[in-house]
Order: sequence, then C-alpha cells, then structure tokens
Amino acid sequence: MPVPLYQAKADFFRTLGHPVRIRVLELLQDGPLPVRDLLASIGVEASSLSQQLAVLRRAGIVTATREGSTVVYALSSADVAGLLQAARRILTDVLAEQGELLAELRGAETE
Amino acid sequence: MPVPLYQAKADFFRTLGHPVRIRVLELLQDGPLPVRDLLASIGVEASSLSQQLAVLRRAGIVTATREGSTVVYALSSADVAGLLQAARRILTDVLAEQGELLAELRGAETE
DNA sequence: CGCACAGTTGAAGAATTCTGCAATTTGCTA
DNA sequence: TAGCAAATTGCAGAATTCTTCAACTGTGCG
Repeated sequence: MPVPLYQAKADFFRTLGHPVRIRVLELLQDGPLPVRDLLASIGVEASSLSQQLAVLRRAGIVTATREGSTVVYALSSADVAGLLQAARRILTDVLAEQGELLAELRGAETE
Repeated sequence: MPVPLYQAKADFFRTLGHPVRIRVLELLQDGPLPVRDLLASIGVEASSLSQQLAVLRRAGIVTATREGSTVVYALSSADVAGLLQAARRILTDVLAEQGELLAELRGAETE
C-alpha cells in the first residue's frame, strides 16, 4: 500500500514551505556548502538551522556528508533549480496581479 | 516593508502542501472546472473542499467565477503546470533513491 | 586525556493548520 | 415567495509544526 502520489507531492511541497528551508535550497543551488556558511548567510540559531536541515534531509532533498570537523550539504537533485524557477514565475504572476489590485484600490480611494 | 521574498516563497509552497489542494491543481491543469466536478473527482466533503479552495484563492493561485448557480475554478497562472512537472521530476529522483536504499537494506538483511 | 568547536538531537510549550458539523449565502425554479 | 441545490463560512477540538533551550556526539588539538 504505497502512499498515494498526491500525498507524496503534498508532503514534498510542505517540506519546502519554510523560509529557512527555502533559503538553504537557494544557497545550495550554486554548489555544496558547509553548515558554517549556511549559518553565516541565514543568520538563525545553529540548532534552528539544524532542525530545518534535518527536515530537508529526511525528505531526501539534500544530502549531508561529513568532512573532517564540518558537515557539507548539497542538493540531492539538480532539478531543484528548475523548481524554484517555476515557483518564481508563478509568484511573479500572482504578485503582479495583487499589485494591480492594490493600485485599483488606491485609485478608488480618492474617487 | 514588503514581506521578504523567501517568506513569500515559503508561503507559496506551503499553500501547495496539502493533498486536496494538489489534486485540485492537477485537475485544473486541463482547464477550468466547476466545483461540482472537483467534488466528484476528489471525493471529500463539500465543506472540506471549499476550505481548501479558499486557501488556493487567498494565495491567488486559482480564481473562482460564478456562472449561474455553479462556481467555476481556474488556474490563475498557466505556469502551474511547469511547477508541477518540476516537482514530479525531483520526486522521481528522490523516490528512486529511496527505492535503491530500500533495496540495499533488503539485500543486507539476508547477508 | 581533557577541552573546545561544529553540528545534531530531544523535548516542551506556543502557534498554526486540519477536519467535520452547523449555519448561511446565492441563484434557480415551481 | 417558498423550497431546493450549490458553495461557502464560522467554529471548536484534534493534530501538526515551530521555536527554543539544554544535553549530546564526533573531531581535532595541546
């Protein structure tokens, strides 16, 4: 009894639904990075970042490998970049529309 | 003071992170549909579906227009198809990897 | 060994999201 | 207008997810 596919997809998207996790994925698009660098770029508490990295790891979206005393993270699929790009496109559409709406509201206010 | 972009992205993905909402988006990829049809295909309670449609509406991912006594839903951006496709690709990678892991575990068990 | 640094894990309380029921709105038609 | 069907909304309790703090593991070094 496999998990229904739409459930797997929902879980997948839900995994992306957190600001720290998004930032991690965006940073990793340009290549693997040690936790230290992620930490410096994102600026949250170490344990907080670790929690979110664990979520991404469990979902299989990133991989972690120990190198000496540091741990290096990488995207496990190169397609992540495509996904983020697709999301960006939709978000652009949506935000543009909301911008128009906002403009209309502003205009109406002074009529 | 705009919402940080990564927060908007996270919210967006979180919006997709629900099995009913995913199914709705997949059904709408082939064109607009009245609630009645979504209801028949998805098979949840009407109020449940309505709740999830409201989430998608608020996020601006779908639009609803009343036509007589029914309400018709449509994707608000054609790029949604691209997004779902990108997600499918990653999910394929991830699930394949998990499958391999599973196979290894099965193999190891009998050694 | 003993200590410091890098990261992770566990757990509890706070905050958010889900689910299902009851009540409501809107439009159609007898 | 009364009655019915299509959807939506409001809400309360249940279930998840977040955040934070403290404790723990693994590595390198004096």
